[in-house]
Amino acid sequence: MEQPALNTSMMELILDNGNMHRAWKQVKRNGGSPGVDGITIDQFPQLVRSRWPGIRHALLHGYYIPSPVLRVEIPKKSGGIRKLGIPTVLDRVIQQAIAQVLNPLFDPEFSDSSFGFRPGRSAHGAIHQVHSYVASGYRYAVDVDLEKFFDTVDHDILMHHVGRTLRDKPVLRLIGRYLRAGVMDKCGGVRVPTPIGTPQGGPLSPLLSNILLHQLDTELERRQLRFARYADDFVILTKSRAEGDTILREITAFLGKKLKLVVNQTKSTVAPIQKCSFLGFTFTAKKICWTQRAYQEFLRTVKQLTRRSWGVSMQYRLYRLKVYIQGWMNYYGISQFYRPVQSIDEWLRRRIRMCYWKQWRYPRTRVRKLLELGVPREYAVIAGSSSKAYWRLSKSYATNAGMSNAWLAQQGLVNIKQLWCKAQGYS
DNA sequence: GTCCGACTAAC
RNA sequence: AUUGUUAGUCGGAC
Ligand SMILES: Nc1ncnc2c1ncn2[C@H]1C[C@H](O)[C@@H](COP(=O)(O)OP(=O)(O)OP(=O)(O)O)O1
Ligand SMILES: [Mg+2]
Repeated sequence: MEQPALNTSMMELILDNGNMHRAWKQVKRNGGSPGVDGITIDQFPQLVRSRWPGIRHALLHGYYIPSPVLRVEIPKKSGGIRKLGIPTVLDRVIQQAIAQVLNPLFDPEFSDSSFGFRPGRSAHGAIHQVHSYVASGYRYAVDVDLEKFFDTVDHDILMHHVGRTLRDKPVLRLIGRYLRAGVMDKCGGVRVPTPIGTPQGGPLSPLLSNILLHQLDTELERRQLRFARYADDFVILTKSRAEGDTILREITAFLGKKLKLVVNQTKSTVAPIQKCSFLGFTFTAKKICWTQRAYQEFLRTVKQLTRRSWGVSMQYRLYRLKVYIQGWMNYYGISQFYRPVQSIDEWLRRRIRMCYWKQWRYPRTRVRKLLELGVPREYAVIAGSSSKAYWRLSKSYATNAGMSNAWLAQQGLVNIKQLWCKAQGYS
């Protein structure tokens, strides 16, 4: 069949060998688990090679039917459960290929105040924008979160807005089929239809969610409001509580009526910025601060990593502790406020010492255990002799793991009381 | 700048 | 077991 020379279809761009290869690389590097067909990433290249020409033909001629997504429930960080919808490895590759073509098409249209799921944009960007509004005198925050966001996306409304900039009918039809692919339980084995929602786990879902909530962004911009949005979580800055209350009421109505989305009444608030919590941070008039909640979670996992009953070597334990602190600080390090209650540095050192305390109390058996774990003999012996010697041991391990005083300082984990005094204007 | 791996965070 | 997008840090091959 001869195509008109000048315009190649969108579907051909998606199925382009280079694009498909890039999509497969991405799915492979994610290392995710299989969907309903049970085909793993390792098995996929072999199994798909013979079937690919047929699948490609089906996609080009509009008769490809995606597999339903696998329902897996995982705990949310905030408590409660998250219902994932895991597509087949094949469908993840195809959706990824679609997303790679559609992202550059839609992204330029999106709002400057939209920060979630977008290339070149981050949670930090959203935080800095909110902070700049706070600094310029907006002291009240309307914090809104949507209920079961991905699961409640209305197909018709979404497809209408997708179709306004994507004109290609075959691709639109394929996206529609992905939305209606249905879900299957692992044990049940029966397909349940999905008349609403986009799967939490589909590579295309984040982009689709942004296309839908772009309608919200334009409404907020039309009203000339100061806001930042990250996925379904957004903050609108106002100068008074009353103003915030009416905005929350009107935006709730807008979302319900125009987009058929429900705002989470319990999670959504209007409060002075010190009480608001957005992407793990809160704000004072001058500073960005990590939330109490995020900080407590940090302490909890450090406790976990330094608990005595963990059958791994000290090196590995400290390595894990180091990378965790490094990663955590990487995100939360933009906080300009350090919690005053306790020196994290001192506390950390105490936790590290705890790892060895028990070993010191039972020298004979522990020394042997230490040797088994690959600890050099001289250190193992020192560990069994005295608490003072033990200190040398833990210090040496800590420095071997890269957690020197200088490193801790670099992480912002020393002189915390001093910094706090500065923050309060006492020094 | 591309690609690979480990980890952290937000949703 | 746990999917996806995005950002970041570290290490490696060009
Ligand atoms: N781990 C994840 N994997 C895939 N998608 C996710 C993940 N976390 C969040 N999302 C997507 C799907 C969610 O609908 C959307 C908003 O997240 P979130 O507000 O935490 O949950 P939710 O809106 O589905 O339920 P809730 O009613 O508790 O707010 O972001
Ligand atoms: Mg939500």
